[in-house]
Amino acid sequence: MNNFIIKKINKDINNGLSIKKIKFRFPPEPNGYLHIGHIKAIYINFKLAEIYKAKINLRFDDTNPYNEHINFVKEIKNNIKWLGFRWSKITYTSDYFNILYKWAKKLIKKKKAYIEYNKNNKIYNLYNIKENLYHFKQMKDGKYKENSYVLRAKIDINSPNYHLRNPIMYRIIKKKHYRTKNKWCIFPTYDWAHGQSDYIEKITHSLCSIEFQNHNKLYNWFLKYIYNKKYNNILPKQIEFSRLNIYDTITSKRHLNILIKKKIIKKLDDPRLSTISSFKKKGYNPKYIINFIKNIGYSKRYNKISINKLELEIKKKIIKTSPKVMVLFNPIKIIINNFPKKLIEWIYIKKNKNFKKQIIPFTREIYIEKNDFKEKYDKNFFRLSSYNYVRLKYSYIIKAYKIIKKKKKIIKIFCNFFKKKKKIKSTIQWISKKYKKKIKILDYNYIFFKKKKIYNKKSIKIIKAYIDLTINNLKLKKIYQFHRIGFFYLFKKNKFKKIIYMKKKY
RNA sequence: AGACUUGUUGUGUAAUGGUAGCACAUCAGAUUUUGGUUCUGAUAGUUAAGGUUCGAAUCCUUACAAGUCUACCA
Repeated sequence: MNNFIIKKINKDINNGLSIKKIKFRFPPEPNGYLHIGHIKAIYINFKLAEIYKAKINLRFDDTNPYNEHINFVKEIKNNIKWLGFRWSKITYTSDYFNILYKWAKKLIKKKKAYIEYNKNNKIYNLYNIKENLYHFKQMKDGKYKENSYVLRAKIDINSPNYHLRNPIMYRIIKKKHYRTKNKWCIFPTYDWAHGQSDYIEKITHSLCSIEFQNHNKLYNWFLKYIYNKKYNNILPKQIEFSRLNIYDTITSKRHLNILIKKKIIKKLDDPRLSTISSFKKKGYNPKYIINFIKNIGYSKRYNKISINKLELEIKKKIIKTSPKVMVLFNPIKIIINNFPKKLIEWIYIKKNKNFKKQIIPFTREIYIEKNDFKEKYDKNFFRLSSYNYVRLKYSYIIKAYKIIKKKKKIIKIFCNFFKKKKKIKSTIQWISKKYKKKIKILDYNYIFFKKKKIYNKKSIKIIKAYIDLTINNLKLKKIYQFHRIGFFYLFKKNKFKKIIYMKKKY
């Protein structure tokens, strides 16, 4: 790994920062599920901790009781473990409410913070230290209503950077916090809490995504006034990297929550989403996701990536490990005329990944996939027709000679089989008529918003399909390769979830 | 509109001021009982203009483009 973040850290080391003091943190707010964008942040933080043999805190940034919940804390912990990362310590911003309150009073005394209040829709500021301290205490003690009083930092009301225009440090929220319960009714804002929490935890490099770059000056401004050499002599640095954007995929908690609110999806582990929980449920291996993140790298440039890249990554790996079975989505009947009527020929398949005892029956009447037959001559079509020889997987070569139609629809095709024939361009899957079994496949696409915030409605469907007799030997929670179709995860008896289709359609 | 940040083949990402490389995609060929996989090869790039320098993707200036912010969210 080589990127601008490592260079910055190495530069700090060259300038005298002890390697032993380097420390990182990953700070999600427990207000939703982590998605693929978060994996980018998780990977860089945990990987850097590994490289520098540094500590890394998992910090729950819980400064707004409105959307936060203990269940999200649990899910986030599970997600990070599932990805294969281990934190040094779990911390909560809410554990620092006391010290943040103390530091806020310090800022008031330094005339760097003041109370703003709203009376009869007019806004007033207080500049007297004693008055400020008094009202700040009243705010804390629950004497005022929400939206009536706030504590602001006194920086520069005319700054061209909006974040420096006397930003809010505390607001009143009269809602039960999942950890501090009703103890606090004033809550620090992100800007006031974040850098200070980094300083408390002795974080040296605070990595975040690019949208916080405008906060960088404010981050440093606060630290300047709370800095205490005896408490901690190293100031943390905020480093921003570009966020991950993926075509036709939702990568923002806000949009995910809209889907829940509008009842478009029921849960945040819906297979159409790119949350870590959905990846887990779909049978993805976390290694492949990490590999994808590794490959896209880190920079400050705006980037937009195709989700295809993740899927190709997965395909190349699982093709080596997933056993093959034959499945038909749209079967069409084939009668092999020169094959004995009552004969059942049992085919033993010896080598098929980790599959044991794979035996399939071949009979006179079989089914193949509808798209694998073409009535008219086409020089670019290599599968079954009256003009082509085609091989049935694990079995004989066949060629069509008669097509039976009913109301212009093909209902069956008569073929002859051949035992030996040289160059065959294509091999197709099939299932014996008497031995086909029904399965259901959950097929889906990533859900995304089109223009005007309309989502793609046809993002999920159930396909009824047929599988050969090997279904009896399949193991739950494993990925199988449907011959020439794609890769599917067996999540319940006779029920599969799509992982990825073979790419080319022909 | 302003402030901040960023501009490297189609996409993503490298290159102490010193040979512009890598991965994926695309195209071609080989292998193949999956039109898949694998293997080999090819195509293609420093946003523009000026400056500093023996030498600039890298430093400076200007223009242009993109992204972020302008919440009592994080």
